[in-house]
Amino acid sequence: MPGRRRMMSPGWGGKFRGCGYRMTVPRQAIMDVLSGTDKHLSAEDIYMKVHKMSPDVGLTTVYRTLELLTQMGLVVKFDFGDGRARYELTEGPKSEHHHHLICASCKRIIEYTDFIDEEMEFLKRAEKGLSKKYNFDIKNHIIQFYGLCDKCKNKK
Amino acid sequence: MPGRRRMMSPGWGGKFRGCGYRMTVPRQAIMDVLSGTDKHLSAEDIYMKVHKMSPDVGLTTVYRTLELLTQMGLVVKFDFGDGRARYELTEGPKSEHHHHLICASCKRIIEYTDFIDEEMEFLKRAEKGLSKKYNFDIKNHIIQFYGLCDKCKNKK
DNA sequence: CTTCTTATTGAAAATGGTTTCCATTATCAA
DNA sequence: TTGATAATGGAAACCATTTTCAATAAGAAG
Repeated sequence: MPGRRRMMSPGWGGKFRGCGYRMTVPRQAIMDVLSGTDKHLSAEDIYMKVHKMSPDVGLTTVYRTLELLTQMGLVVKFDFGDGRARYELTEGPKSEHHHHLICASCKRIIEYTDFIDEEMEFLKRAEKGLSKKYNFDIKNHIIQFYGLCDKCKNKK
Repeated sequence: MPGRRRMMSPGWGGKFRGCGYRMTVPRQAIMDVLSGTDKHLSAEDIYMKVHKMSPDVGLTTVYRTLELLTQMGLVVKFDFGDGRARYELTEGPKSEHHHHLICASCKRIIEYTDFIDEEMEFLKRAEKGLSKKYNFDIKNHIIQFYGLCDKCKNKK
């Protein structure tokens, strides 16, 4: 096959290199895990999943890579109040746009995808306006509702 | 002045007692600090301010009280990604409804109060719908935009 | 006002997610 | 292939937050 020079993963390598970073085995593995799930995973979750395919990747690297991805805007970091952060790929093919309801008492988390249309409309305008006014390059957003879930509000 | 029996602070005591908790000196001091600022404070910030008036209140109690207040829905707990949580009274007279822009690179935080009207409209509908659908008693919400601030987006 | 139950507190120690250090390794431009 | 240096992993350090526990104080009852 002449003329075909390593047309590998059209994937993430370019994204990394485009930002001045290198593509490495650990980073590829982490991207694979992130794009292979539709759940919000903790660093440890990701570490364990990565470990199955690439046992040499360390937890430290997972943390470093997640921080990098967050800065690049490819990943969103969530805090649900249980002491460990969760991470989600922004543009996952599987990941439907969603947000979270968090029970302030038992910390239960409900993912919802409702009202996204109305939300989109509001967000579009807000993002446009805010990025202009504050000269901010907005890449992601988080919306979280706090309250009491059905179980917690009916007890005590 | 007969007939007047200690008509003290019409304040927070009732709120606490109404939830089955006691009103104490530390709790009163913490409420005073929270209602006396319009900034988002860390636990340590609050501890130090409380300490000026009530030197006996310990940091542990500050944490405990903040957790309590968060569960009661009187306080919102924020995570701006710098490793320490911030707390804000929900219904402060001073506190204008606002949200935050967070620079994913330098962690700078911009508070904005724009687009609140449109937001309110969206939130009103979302909260009503979500609380019904998921049988959730929604007390607060958080909206955060992540991206790069003007300084960070123009450098490497 | 005194008593009693028990929620609350403070200090110190423990916890545990996340970061830092640093010597070694691997990426990729030349 | 080579070389500059970005990236890595393991151990140790960090440090905000939580837990433990004996002492204290709130508030209902008498």
